[in-house]
Amino acid sequence: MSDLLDRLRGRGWRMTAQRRVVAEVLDGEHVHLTADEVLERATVRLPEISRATVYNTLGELVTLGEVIEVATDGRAKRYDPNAHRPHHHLVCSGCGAIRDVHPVGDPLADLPAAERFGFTVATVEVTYRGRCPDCATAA
Amino acid sequence: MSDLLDRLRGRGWRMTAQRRVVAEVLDGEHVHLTADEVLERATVRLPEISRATVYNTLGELVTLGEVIEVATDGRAKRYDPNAHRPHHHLVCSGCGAIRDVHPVGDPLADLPAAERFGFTVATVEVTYRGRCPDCATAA
DNA sequence: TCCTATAATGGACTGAGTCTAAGTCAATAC
DNA sequence: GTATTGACTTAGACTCAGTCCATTATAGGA
Repeated sequence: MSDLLDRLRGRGWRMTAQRRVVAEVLDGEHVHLTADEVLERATVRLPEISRATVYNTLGELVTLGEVIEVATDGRAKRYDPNAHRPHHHLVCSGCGAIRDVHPVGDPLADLPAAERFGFTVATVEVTYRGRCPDCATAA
Repeated sequence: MSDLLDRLRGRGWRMTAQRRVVAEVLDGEHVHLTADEVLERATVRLPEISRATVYNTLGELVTLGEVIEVATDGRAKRYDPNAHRPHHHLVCSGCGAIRDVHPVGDPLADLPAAERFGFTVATVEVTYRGRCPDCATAA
């Protein structure tokens, strides 16, 4: 369960109470939290933690590749701790809920060289949009 | 060139100077402008146009399906007037530039029913990320 | 234990976008 | 052509997510 903390320590991360709490919050619940939700949960364990620290720590985790940032169109970014299993996202346009999905096929291979405009293409994100069962009926 | 205006009129759009200018700005340059860039260009033709009107009008054009909103991760949304030819986007992680691309294959078909979690899936967005020639060398 | 670079704090600040209340005007009816 | 009216526009205040910065605290090595 503290695989994440071990990995971070192994990379020379200076381990502070704040960083530990943020990492634990992400590692503990495998859902997609916003920065504010992370702050909220972190505050329960460490009441004096500041918003800036949460943002800094999330940013570092993203840079280290331990966490993926998921931008959901207007709403706040969400942070996905499941960075080590490649996947894409299914987003509810009603409530913003996110599920991890694993489509077959490789969209990177589907982009012909002629369509790359000289870019060095590094990643693809596939976002499926629709309505979750709750929002579909509520519509 | 005023196909767009005709279509809008045909749908019962009340044609005001502001809406015409916004529609013309989008229709005129087939690039992906931010709301502020649209405002800037619209202001040249109609100095008293307000920010709120630009946002309202862009929102209506999106609702009508004449324009696509492209969220680019932290930066301001961009508006893509090329809504009638299905396509995806290639985004430069350096400068935010966007190109339209047309990958082969249909990612909607690549999402197995078992991975849909009861969602009614409506659309897929594929976003390729990389560095444009300028930003690749500048890095 | 001490030292110092690294991290945390909190509050001000920014940028993008939304909201609101009052004023304006396009399109229809007469 | 004029009156009417509900849709549209305006300016500016407001919100929300996120960043910045000067100051203070502390982890981890010497």
